Amino acid sequence: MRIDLRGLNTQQRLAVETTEGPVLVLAGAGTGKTRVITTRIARLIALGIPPENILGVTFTNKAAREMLERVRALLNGRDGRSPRGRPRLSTFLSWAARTLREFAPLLGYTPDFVIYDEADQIGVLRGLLARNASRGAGPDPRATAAALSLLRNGTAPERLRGDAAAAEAAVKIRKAYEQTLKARNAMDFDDLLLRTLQLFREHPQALQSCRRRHRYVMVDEYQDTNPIQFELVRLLCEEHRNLCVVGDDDQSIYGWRGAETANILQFERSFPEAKVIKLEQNYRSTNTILRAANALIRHNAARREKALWSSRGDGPPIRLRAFPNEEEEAKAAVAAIKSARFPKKIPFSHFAILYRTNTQSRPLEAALRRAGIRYHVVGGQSFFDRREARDFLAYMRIAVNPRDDNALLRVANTPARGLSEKTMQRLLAAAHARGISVWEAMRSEAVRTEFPARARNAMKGFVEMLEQARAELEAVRLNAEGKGLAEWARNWLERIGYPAELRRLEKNPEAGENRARNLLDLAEELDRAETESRKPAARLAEALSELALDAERKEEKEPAPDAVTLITIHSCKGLEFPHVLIVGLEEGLLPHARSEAEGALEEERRLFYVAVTRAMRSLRLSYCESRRKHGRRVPARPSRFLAELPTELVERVQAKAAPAPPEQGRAWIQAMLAAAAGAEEK
DNA sequence: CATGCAGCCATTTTT
DNA sequence: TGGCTGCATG
Repeated sequence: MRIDLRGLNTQQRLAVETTEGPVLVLAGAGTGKTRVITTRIARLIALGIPPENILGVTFTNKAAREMLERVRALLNGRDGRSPRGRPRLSTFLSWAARTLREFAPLLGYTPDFVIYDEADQIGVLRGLLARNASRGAGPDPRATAAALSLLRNGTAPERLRGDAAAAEAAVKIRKAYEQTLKARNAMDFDDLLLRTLQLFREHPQALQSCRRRHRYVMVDEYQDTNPIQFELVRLLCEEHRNLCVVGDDDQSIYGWRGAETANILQFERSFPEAKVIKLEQNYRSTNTILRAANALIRHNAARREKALWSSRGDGPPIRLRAFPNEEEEAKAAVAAIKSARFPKKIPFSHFAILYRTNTQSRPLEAALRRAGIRYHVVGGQSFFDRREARDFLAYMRIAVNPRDDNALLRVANTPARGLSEKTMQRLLAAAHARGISVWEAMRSEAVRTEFPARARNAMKGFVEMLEQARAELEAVRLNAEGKGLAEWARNWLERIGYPAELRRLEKNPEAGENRARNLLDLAEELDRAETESRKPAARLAEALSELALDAERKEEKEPAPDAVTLITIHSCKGLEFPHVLIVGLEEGLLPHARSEAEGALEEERRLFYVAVTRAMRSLRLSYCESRRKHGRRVPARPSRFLAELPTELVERVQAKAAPAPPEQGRAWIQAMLAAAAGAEEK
């Protein structure tokens, strides 16, 4: 079996064919990076490497799924013989979670540990801050969580930027936080990586086993890895040295999460024999777009020189417009999409509107809805921020582990069962005093006697309810396909009246139904998990971790047939669209006001660079002269980055424009100016 | 003890 | 703008 390499350029082919030893691929935007990675994996398999010995680390689960599909297609395209195993393609977090499930006991966890997402993490921090700090306005838990994360990932305390009170609090409660999670058999996202590193360092046999398993390792979006991730990869590949990393320092936009562009330099230090391959031929964009992107990014001092070029011709100029406010901006974006669409029959899915912050999607959504155009919003608050989703997960988690205080407190009185807020607070205090979990406190005779009869009864009822559910979970008999958890979960929740509670809480009956349906969908997800375990509780734990690490999966399931994409710049990395509109190019937004204080101006520029290089054929930029902030309308100024684009590539349009081709000339523009002035005065 | 309302506050980006 | 907290009421 052979893989066809004829469609690749010289550099790409070199990257694909260099299968042994360390390789660093510097892949500019749109240079066929994914193609290189997938072809490389397919070729390794074609050469006889067992697929399960290949590990590909991606940035998102979605990317992992897509790559697996493409590898499959490459292999099937040859002789129809599908290989026996399949390569392991996953994010760092999923890979770490899987590794840890196998070796958890070595670190003092049980294999059914739960994964805490950011909301859980903040819940724990709230509790600790409330007990620790002096009363009144303590440090912001969210800022503390961010500081704590940086701290745990190796940032020195004095290098923590931003909220000083939060940084201080993070240093202070770090230990208590780590102990709390450990006591609950829980790991947060940082733990997944840190504990895996600990495993590799302290348990050589575990490391050896992983090295044997992952004989060929590839890392995508390498510029966004943090030092811990790099160290994990280094340890994994230290012996066999078959490591290929692919990245672009110009697209590093996760510095705030601890990502280090320096890892690219570090790579050559740790693997001095590494081959470095540069991909500079762009297959995505017109030269107009690339020239603008090149000019922009050249303003950054810390970077490796690259120059993207393409053979796709110049295409139309970049269009830049100013609007009085974000409503007008949104209206014009919609108008631009409509007018471009009809004469040329361009589908809506060829358009994407990019913005810096999630809240910016609102006016755009409103305008699109009014125009009756389908759209889908990528990113934003995740499915698991919804009440019913969090409640569902909390119920599932206490079924696995009732000592999970956060989860237990969340649903103890949902639906109401006589465990009031006050009762739970008293229980929590009693638990802390004795160094036990709330669950254990509820079952403790000594604690119970401190409470009035009513509360005691309520506790008894809750304990019985949960114990019954856990007994039923143990008794679940998984069928041949490993299904059965969904039914158990549905029965349980139905019995305790949770779906009814959802319907009741919602004024609008339709919304209530929606939530109830979401709940059922979630229960179904439990049976879809790809896990090996046959024991119901273990399987549930694994399914929960898949859900926790892959929040976007649910959303993708409903494929929007032909819709405009609304997306933050951060989440558009790796994507491309024929027609891109970037809105809100204003000082304070891009670059974001907070980034400047943190000395992250270059990262903001990279952000803009990433946005620009998503565009294949046309690019429209816009900004507003005023914008609503905290409910107040404030004046806005155009982003400084706009001045860094070569003027000859940009066509500046002064007024808001309605659908009409520009070649209708000056008179038309005058008319529009008048119309815009009129609209403004309303 | 649950519900409803009024005022308050916050807003960067995410696996 | 809206989501959430805290307080007063039924």
